[in-house]
Amino acid sequence: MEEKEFNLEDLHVEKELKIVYMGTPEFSATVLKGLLEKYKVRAVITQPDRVNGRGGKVTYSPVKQVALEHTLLILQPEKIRDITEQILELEPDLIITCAYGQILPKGLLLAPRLGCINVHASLLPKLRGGAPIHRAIMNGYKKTGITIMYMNEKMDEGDMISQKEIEITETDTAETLHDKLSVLGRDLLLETLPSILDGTNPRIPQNHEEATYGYVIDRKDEHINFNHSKKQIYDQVRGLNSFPGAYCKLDGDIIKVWECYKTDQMYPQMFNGQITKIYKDGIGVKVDNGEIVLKTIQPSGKKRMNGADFARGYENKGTLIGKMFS
RNA sequence: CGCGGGAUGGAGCAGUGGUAGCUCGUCGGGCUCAUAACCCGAAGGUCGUUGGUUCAAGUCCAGCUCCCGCAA
Repeated sequence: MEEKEFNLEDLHVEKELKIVYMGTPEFSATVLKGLLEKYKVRAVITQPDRVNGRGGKVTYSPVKQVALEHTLLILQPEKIRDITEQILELEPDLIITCAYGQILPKGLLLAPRLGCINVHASLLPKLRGGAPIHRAIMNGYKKTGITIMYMNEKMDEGDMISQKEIEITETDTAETLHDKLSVLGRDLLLETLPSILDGTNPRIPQNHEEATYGYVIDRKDEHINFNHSKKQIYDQVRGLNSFPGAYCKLDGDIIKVWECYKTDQMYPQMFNGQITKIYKDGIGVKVDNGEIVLKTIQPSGKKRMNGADFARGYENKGTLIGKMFS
């Protein structure tokens, strides 16, 4: 009777699964590419095009570029709420978000038959928030990973579906870790999706007491404090490479630090932040428990250069040794 | 027209209108048990591009191209 009609409709829907994907940066673009190899995506939602002030150029988000290559429907609202109706009209069976940058309103969370899931780049409940990759390194973690989870109206607090770990090596940077995690995220999503589609997936609540946060990086997080330990500084520098970069100041000018390394040299007579010596490949700086050598640096307005090269050019003005970074 | 810095041998920089220089690197030679140390020597630049001012422009003026920091 009527029910039979419904079942047929449902079967039809199963075949023509309607997925709406939301994401913005490179990480998310990699995941989307993987998804598109096996599934059709009904619409892609990404942040609006931003004007790059310096050149006046408009840049498309990496996710938008992938969507364009696949000629998918693209929506770029300032606020996701503004197009809630429009999304509902697409009748999505499943909404997948991955580093989209906005929290979904309740009306959307409840709409899809299969729910709203998120691909998050940490081992939840650790590092909820917008910068889990950078923060994992900056916090000195030895491992991190990917979590696929249901979304709720709070930031990364929903029930978990699947999780996969990855080791953080001593030499990982935000960039290398990002690349590994984006591949892991893509693969885990593809592994997990079948169970979500047939409803056999687990649903594991997070232990909220163990939650930590990895908030979006702001300017203060980028400033190197030479009163910190050499490991903290080393982790900060690599955790911010290759974007947005850590920095310190010399003579009031901003100098970005892209690469550094640690030594055990002690300079009891010097202050933290004072330049100890010029190495063949960098500039030594005193910290409490040793020395940090600034290897690849970038004065503002200049290109990246080796610390020793910077010192060489500085010789026209005088010696760097004894000067203070702030 | 968002704010700002920059373009000089392979690298990083200096250079007040009058012979283009410094520290490195490179190549050759020397000294060393040895060296990333030291000594001697050499190569390598149409000073981003176009035009203008001038007896004379890396330097002053204007346009253009490219690179970068901040802010978004």
